[in-house]
Amino acid sequence: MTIAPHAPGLVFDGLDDAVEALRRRGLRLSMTRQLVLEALFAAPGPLSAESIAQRLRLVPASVYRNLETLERHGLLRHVHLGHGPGLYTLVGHGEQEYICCPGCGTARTVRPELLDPVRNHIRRRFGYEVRFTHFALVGLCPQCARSSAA
Amino acid sequence: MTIAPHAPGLVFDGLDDAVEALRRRGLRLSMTRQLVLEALFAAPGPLSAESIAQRLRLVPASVYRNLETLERHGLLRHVHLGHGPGLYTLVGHGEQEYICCPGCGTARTVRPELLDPVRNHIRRRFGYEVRFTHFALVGLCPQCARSSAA
DNA sequence: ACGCAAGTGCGAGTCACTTGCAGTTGTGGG
DNA sequence: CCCACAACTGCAAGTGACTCGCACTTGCGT
Repeated sequence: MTIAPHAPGLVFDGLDDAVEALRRRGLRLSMTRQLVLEALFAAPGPLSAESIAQRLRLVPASVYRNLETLERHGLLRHVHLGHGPGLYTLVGHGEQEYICCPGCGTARTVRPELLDPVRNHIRRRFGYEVRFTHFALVGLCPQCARSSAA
Repeated sequence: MTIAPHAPGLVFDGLDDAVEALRRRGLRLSMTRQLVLEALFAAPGPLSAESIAQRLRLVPASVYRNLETLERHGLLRHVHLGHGPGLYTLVGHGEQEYICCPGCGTARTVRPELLDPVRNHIRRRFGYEVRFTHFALVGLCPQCARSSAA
């Protein structure tokens, strides 16, 4: 599992579009592949490989391999919210970035456009096109910041 | 290894100060502890537990335990630049934040004050006190951004 | 200089993948 | 429609980065 460079922005309205894109890239739509895609599409948030394997009764190896190819082809990406397994989401399906609090261990989602000013600042200052879709932002949440200041 | 909440800002000019702080907190200065601290102090950048263990001929378990206690007491912290082991540094000894490029796999350091505008924006907008000392910033560097746009 | 909790090495265990391999199955070509 | 075969699968073993249990050792307050 490597850090995927930002893939050319595929955007899917539904699973059908993803399957279309997949076919065009010469990948097969095996039964497990389809199930993995459906699980990801149906999930309310990002899923770990292990949880997908368990829920679909597949061997983890196969799920990892699927996630890897699908990510390599730009259909998925994975995020790290802290220590613990990577969590996968379809790209273009309810995109989110994340802020995690090391104090209480909670994570909140942020709509990407709300971080555009941050991205612009970093682009101007350092020339980098940053995203918080691979590593979450880490910082004390308001409550934890208050109690640690006390 | 958990994500340390931002520790009360201990600042060390040299190792002696760190040892002082350590003693005040009721921790012993065992031989291995001292060696680990010296290695970290002498290093030009953050070190992995494994590399410290190897260079000092210590068992990894002992190094991990030391790093953990030292981090829990706010003398160290660790950063993740990508996949791969956590990298440890003394806090207050040449503080840096990091930007990593997923395209070419390189990382550059950033002086923390240069990211203050970003921190201020996020504090105002979301109330979080973010740091890029646990997870690096991830984004395409100027060269990789150019070549991926082509 | 002694007692004993903190710390140590060693070995085994865990978690999150990753790889090798032999068998199975989508898919384009006939 | 069927066949060839590369893509894909399950299973099992391997790897990297820690984490833990245990018996032995050692820093340090008294």
